[in-house]
Amino acid sequence: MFERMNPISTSLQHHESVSELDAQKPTIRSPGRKASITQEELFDATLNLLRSGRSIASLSLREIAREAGIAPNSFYRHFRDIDELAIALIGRSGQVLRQIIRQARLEAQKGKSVVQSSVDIFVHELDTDEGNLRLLLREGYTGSVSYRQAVEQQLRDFEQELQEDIVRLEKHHDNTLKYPDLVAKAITQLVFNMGAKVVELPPEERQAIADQTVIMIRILLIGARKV
Amino acid sequence: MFERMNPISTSLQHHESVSELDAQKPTIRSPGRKASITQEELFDATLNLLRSGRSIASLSLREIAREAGIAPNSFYRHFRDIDELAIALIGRSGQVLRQIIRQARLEAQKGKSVVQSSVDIFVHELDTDEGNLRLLLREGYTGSVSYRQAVEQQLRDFEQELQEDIVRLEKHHDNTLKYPDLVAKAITQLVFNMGAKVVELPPEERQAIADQTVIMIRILLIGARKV
DNA sequence: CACCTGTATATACATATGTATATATTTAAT
DNA sequence: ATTAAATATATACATATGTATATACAGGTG
Repeated sequence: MFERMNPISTSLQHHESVSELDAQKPTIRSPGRKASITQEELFDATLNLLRSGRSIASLSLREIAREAGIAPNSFYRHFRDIDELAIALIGRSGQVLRQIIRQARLEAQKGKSVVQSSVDIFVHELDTDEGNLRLLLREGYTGSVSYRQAVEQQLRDFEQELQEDIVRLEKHHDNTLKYPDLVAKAITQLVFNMGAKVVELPPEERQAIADQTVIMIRILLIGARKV
Repeated sequence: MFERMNPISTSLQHHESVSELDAQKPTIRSPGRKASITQEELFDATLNLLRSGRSIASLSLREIAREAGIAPNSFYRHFRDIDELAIALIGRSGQVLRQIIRQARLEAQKGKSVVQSSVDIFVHELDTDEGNLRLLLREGYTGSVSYRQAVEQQLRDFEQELQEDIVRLEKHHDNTLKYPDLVAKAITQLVFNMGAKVVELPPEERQAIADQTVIMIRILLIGARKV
């Protein structure tokens, strides 16, 4: 009845069972009619609502259903809970963001430094972001225990990829870096914090914040070489 | 009726009109009876509810009143809104935290470095923290526009004090530090992120995270000297 | 075709919420 | 003690919510 806010969720942690961005399963259910609404549409509706600056905890099932254009009860055909939807959505958002960063790395080798261009692309992608970053940031601090665990998992994945990247790059320039794990962790925190600030800002003010973050990261890297 | 989630609040930014921690004004109202419930009790009730991991957006007026042991309507004698309460609370929390850090600096000069002992005390204070840090962290990313502005103001104040500290310390050791503003900003972000993680953790796991943060800060400082 | 089955909707109910209004209670000044 | 003001509560209402139950719909199978 009113248990939406209960941190102890029943939804059991099926995090990342899908193999990264295959996402929407073909929805094979032999008999019966094809669902006229898909999980993806529910995701979109939810992200839509979150875009105006609200947290998942403040969304109601009826509201999401309304936004998605379905009857409240239809929600249950897809998720047991808002909690269940939220956790699935967090997983999806993490995948999307890592995909963005991978793209950033690929496009990095033209003029600008890797750091510079990664941050730039990250910021640029926020324009087209449907709220994924916001979701990760918000629910990492706000949500129920299970939300937070889900977000932490995504951040760990992000850190992991970043660390491998840093180590490879430094080796390539014949530098050695102490505490690569901590450096990756710190950079992740700084970048996500920046992202959080930047999504709420008008595009013309974004670059300034991004540049600040680039400098912070540079300072970190220099420090980690000399420490 | 249902407008709690509307980001555009009417409450108009009276941030920090009080002179830092004088807080409970003597409540001078000539005739009539003394309030049998104080704002402070409403603050406490709210922090109590937030302690279990929820965001302000998920609290209802009736819930806060229930927790405080008053009738729902009595709430209005103290605040127009939950928004108004929240913003006042955010201001108070910022003050409390800066107070903690000042205390930390005073007790710093025994053995351990300033960084080390500041972080340690910060972490230690989280035990007795009534949810102030959590509030600042959560609502900095979650809340309405006005919450976020209120939180940002608190973080700016924090950064400011930190920057002055850093500059003074470095001068004292005959170092020069570039980008002191960015360093202060980065440290603030790292420390608050750590705080957020640590409050949700059992005390025995806290020290490890705190130590990591100390190293991150050291790396930053070293980098900022050499950059 | 009819039939079954999975899905979407409609209706309904108990319970929650914000708040308007009326009433009671407490205190300070007279 | 009387009074008046400030505060607290009680009651009530319109509206929100989650969800149980019943019903209508669509599309593949026989």
